[in-house]
Amino acid sequence: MVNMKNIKRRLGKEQWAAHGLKMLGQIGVGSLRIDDLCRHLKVTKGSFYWHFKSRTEFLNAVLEHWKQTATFDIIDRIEAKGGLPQDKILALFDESNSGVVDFSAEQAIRHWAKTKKQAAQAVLYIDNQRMKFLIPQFRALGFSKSEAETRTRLLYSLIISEAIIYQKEKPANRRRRQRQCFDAIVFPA
Amino acid sequence: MVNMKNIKRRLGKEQWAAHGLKMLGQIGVGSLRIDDLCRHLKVTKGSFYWHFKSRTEFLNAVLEHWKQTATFDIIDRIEAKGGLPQDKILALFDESNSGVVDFSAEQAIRHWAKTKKQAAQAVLYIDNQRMKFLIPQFRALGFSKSEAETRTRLLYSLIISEAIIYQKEKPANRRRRQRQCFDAIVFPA
DNA sequence: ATTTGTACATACTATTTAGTATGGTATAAC
DNA sequence: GTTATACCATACTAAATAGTATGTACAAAT
Repeated sequence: MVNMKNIKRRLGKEQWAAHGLKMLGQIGVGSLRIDDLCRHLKVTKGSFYWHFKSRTEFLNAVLEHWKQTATFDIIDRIEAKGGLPQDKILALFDESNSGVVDFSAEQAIRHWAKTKKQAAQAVLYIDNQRMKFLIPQFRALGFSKSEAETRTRLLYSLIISEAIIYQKEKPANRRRRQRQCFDAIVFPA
Repeated sequence: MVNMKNIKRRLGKEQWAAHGLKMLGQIGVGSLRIDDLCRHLKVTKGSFYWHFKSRTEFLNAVLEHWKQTATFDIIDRIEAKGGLPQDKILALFDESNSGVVDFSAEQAIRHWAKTKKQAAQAVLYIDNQRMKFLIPQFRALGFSKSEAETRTRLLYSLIISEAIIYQKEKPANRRRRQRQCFDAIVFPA
């Protein structure tokens, strides 16, 4: 008889990092304990220290995983899809909000950046990458260089805030409110 | 002979909470250790556990201190000063940025809110209080109810983001950029 | 001056946690 | 099937940390 429960899926660095990022968003880097991770992944520290030589090395891997999944992958998807500038802007806005990508780590990582130099550099770099993607879209919509930078900043602030300001709205209301903010930035009267 | 160094200033709950809030903004609630606090305040745990019966009780005091200093006190100052609506809005914007009040804790507390119910309630309440202050200012500027809410949200997102998005700008550039964003929200073309 | 209550120090315990040492098990190559 | 390697378990150590028990210093009131 084939016992499904005996099919143990073994872990790789990738899965460790992904799960680390997920927990990071839930509890923060200061409270991210190795034992907890192991418990969630149903393994022991023997596994952890096989893949990573220290907690610090693991956290660096988590940081890299965040850079890839929360920025590079997203931009790649949007560019591959194509469309009008406003569509791309809206797509980025949506991705940050539709649960496809875990934006809950944004908060934790930005806080982490206050004490960890590598995290600070990563955040600075990622913010620049995202804005470098947005600015040309606004320029293509006819805004001047200065105006495009200002509206990029407004939109980016909105996106970051949506991931940080706690809400008790129903999803429908939330989307409607977001859309109004989006319009005010992208299509000023 | 009078020895200045023997003049020991004894601490009260207030000072403990204030210092706790300061450290909270620097390292986060998960890493806020009692021993570290004592070291910074040049006392020992005997003092800490005199004022607070547990770490949790202390953190609650820190939360209350944040609510008072980062919202109520600010709004009181602005209302006492008076002025036009746009002046009040700008004043709030400035307070959050001029180092008078420690906004570095914003990030830490919002992250804290993800795991601690009391922190989540406090953040929700404070966000509402701040927006309740802002919305009437926009209404006084002639915006419709819906428009006022949208622009309040945009401005508030901007303020929160400024406290969270790491910057490497010179203060002069920063102020100029902020002013452009402010104008785009408050005085749409 | 004695008392009283506030504020703090010192020394301890129990628990948690990062990291290590070592042995075991699954899986693919040969 | 034997072997090599990747992956994981178990059992430990050392350090950090929340909390306690108890004694002490100082200030104000009586």
